[in-house]
Amino acid sequence: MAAPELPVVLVVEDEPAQREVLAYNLEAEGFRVARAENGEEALLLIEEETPDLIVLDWMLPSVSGIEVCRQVKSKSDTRGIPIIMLSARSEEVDRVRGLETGADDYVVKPYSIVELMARIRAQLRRVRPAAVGGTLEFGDIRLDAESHRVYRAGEVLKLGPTEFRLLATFMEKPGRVWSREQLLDRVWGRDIYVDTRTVDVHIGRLRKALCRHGGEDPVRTVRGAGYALG
Amino acid sequence: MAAPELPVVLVVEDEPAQREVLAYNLEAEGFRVARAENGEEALLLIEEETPDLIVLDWMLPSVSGIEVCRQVKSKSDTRGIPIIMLSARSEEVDRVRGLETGADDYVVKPYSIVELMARIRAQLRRVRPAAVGGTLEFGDIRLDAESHRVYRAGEVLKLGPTEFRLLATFMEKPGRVWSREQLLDRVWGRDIYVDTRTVDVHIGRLRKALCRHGGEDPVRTVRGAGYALG
DNA sequence: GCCTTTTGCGACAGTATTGTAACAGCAAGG
DNA sequence: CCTTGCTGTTACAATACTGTCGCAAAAGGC
Repeated sequence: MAAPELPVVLVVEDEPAQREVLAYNLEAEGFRVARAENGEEALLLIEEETPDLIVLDWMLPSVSGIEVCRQVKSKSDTRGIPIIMLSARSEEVDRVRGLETGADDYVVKPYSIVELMARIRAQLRRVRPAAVGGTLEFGDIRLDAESHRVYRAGEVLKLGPTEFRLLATFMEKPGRVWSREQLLDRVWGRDIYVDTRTVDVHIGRLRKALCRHGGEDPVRTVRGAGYALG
Repeated sequence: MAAPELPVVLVVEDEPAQREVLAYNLEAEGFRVARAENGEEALLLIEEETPDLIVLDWMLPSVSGIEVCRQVKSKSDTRGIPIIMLSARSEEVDRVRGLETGADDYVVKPYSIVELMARIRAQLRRVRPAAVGGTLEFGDIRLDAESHRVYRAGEVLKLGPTEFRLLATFMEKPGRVWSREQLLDRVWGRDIYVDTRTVDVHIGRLRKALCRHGGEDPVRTVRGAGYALG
């Protein structure tokens, strides 16, 4: 089964070798990696992929890292994306200025890959807790990825594995409408053949589980389109 | 019912393997794909299907990509269709010349499929924002494609699937007058047979839904021509 | 004003979509 | 072997949505 929505890390680095090493390590850690080799490409991918985190080289051809950072942090829909800046030691003079442009962390080259990965996880924990083993919340529902438990208004809910993944998918992006096909992809797996109506049945089971101890039904049916949370 | 509002992407590429890989990915993303293997076929399909976007190989037998591009961009009814040019590195005359012929973007082979998809979405966002999960605004009406919700002055409106697509179509080009036939094509689907008067009924329903909580009727009837927003 | 064409819209029956209970298969663990 | 818990499918009921019709109302044409 394809893991439910891996966090996406955008690596912006013009030096191919460094870019690939970093990408390799990130993928090994279970992240999805988007690559850009200059600022222009980066800005495009940021809009398109809305990565969960950006690793951004300071020095870039054409549009510089600083400029990318400034633009990301000035738009309301991307402001929340953590940025980790990379810079060569010789550019260290500008360290202070780097943080001033809004980068969330700052790592000096040559960096220890382990340390960088740690910082990446630290930033991601803030934004995508489920992806790194944390908890997701929506209204009075709390989903703890590590212990595989779901609470509603204090009570522990009993969910089957499928219902759990279904709910986790919804809670990653509250409000977003998922088609039955998309849910089959994410929750069941990319190349499994199951009837789309099966989704309906599991939605029903999830609803029952969520409301067993009272409370509104938080799952919304969008006729002709699919389902969403909230 | 197959969602008729899916954006159509025309892939013009003579090399079957490349064409199919691209088509596969596009379909996986939820686009409808039209295929052409030479310029002649392309021009025919463009007229017939009026795709929302064209991915166009530079080198093609008989009628070249450049020529197709020129023709598309010189006719007023197709000028708006974004074109993304593909070319092998060996043909890399240069990016500038690619864009000079009127292409909206230019990608060099071998390309990253992810990046190409990103660029495709970026272009589509300009032309069909609702189809790629954006949000549209007109006056005090806001339509969010991702959550499939429509708000007016803060209130959430309840629309049926057809009303939703109708409104999305209007909001993609506020002010544009759509004939009943065009609306049937776009909202209902190309080869559906329904009476044109059905459009009137749905317009009525959309109006009622939009005004339920007060406010002016934003839909304008253009006698003898069709309907428009604003 | 009067006639023609076009549009608005309530009503209704038909159709498509969704909710859900029931059932059978299956794997894990006694 | 039997439980137990979960899953996918099916069938049927409950709904929501759709398309068509018919007539009233409005908009032009002259």
